[in-house]
Amino acid sequence: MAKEKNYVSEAVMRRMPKYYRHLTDMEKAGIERISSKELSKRMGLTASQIRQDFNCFGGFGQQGYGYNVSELRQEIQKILGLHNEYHIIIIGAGNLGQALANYTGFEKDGFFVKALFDINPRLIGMSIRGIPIYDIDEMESFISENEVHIAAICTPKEKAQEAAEILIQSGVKGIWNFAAVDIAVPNQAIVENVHLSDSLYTLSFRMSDD
Amino acid sequence: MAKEKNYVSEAVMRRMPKYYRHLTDMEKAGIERISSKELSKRMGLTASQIRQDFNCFGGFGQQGYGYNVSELRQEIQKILGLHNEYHIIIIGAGNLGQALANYTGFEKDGFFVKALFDINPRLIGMSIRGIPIYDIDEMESFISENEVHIAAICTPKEKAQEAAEILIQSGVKGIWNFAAVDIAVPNQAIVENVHLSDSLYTLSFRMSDD
DNA sequence: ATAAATCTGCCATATTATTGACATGAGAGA
DNA sequence: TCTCTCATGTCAATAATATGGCAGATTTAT
Repeated sequence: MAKEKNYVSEAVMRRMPKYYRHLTDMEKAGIERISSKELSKRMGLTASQIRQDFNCFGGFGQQGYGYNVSELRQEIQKILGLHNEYHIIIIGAGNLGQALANYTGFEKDGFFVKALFDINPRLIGMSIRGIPIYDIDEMESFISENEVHIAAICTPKEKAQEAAEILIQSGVKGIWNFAAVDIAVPNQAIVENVHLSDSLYTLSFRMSDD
Repeated sequence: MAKEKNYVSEAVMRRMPKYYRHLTDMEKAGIERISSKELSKRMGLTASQIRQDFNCFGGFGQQGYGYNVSELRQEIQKILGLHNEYHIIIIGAGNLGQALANYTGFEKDGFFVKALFDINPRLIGMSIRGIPIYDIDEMESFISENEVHIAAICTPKEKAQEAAEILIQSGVKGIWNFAAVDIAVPNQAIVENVHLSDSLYTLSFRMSDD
């Protein structure tokens, strides 16, 4: 039923995770069906937009009925690629790196942290939830010997670009960047930035904006 | 020179922190002036867009010269409200809450963490970098006795909405939400979401999208 | 069984954002 | 001083995104 995925606009893509999140919650709450109108109230979007968003991937709904929650959730799960299993390594075992490694919430969606890497000799050899912290020098060989899909960069910003280059050269396709810099990468790789400072600045802006 | 700030589009607002970040880096690197063209190369935007963005706030540049880096940085700093000092409390002293408390990088922009709150008796009474962890029951009285501008919600998602309501009722204006839910708040309050799962899903989507 | 109400998928329209073009003014060099 | 070059601010054109409306399919009520 679903059309071949060709082009999906940036705007639509950014909303898909949100749909997935809400649908997962609804399914857990035992809700079986939902109309675009109800969903729009719940999510603060227009019903029209929701219908159009889903239509990028082919129609999942039924006239007069609406959408089946768990079916729709499954479709979006597939669209997001969450039916796959991803292996993650974390570069930088500082505050943030450790917090990510400790967090188990992503495992239900198939994301598993396999190792951390750091330069600090006091951290190397330790482990978090059984996940080992290795010397950063071992990163390349680890990647070549283990399947690594995603690397989370949690280094100071000065080291982030260099780390990314090594990672991509070693064959890692996805970079989840937490360092406060915009990383430049070749086309085959994909960077998703989480700029905490940007979001804090935005908050500040909106708080002072009136 | 700068026009009165009236309406700034979402899109422009989201780019401002990025400008600030790059300008700060440039200033630190000793760069004195920059043209929109050069900046566009550096940031991956078009020169036209950059000029138009800055013009939302009044012209900061000079024909034939370009923009003075440190002057422009200062203007954007003011626009973002980063000339103020903000007091932050963190709700939930788990992995992420602790990581935020340990991170000192926001202090240079005037953001100071004053306290953490948790329900876990093993954490209550401890401190992080000298920042105390209190019982969540003391949150309201703490807010009334201390000036608190921003609360970072780092609780499990089930508790996030409730926490937000208490916070806003107590007079906190800004919510920096790290829980994986969309928090509903009255108009006077401002919520900035950091949905790590959304960003990871987006990465997954783009990695499987070809 | 039939009528009324519901709700999707799609298309046409409206709104918003980005890009391109250019007149004008400042700086640099001779 | 004069001319050439550079680069802004602004406006118009284009592109992207969101909204509104409706035909037709499906469910629900009678």
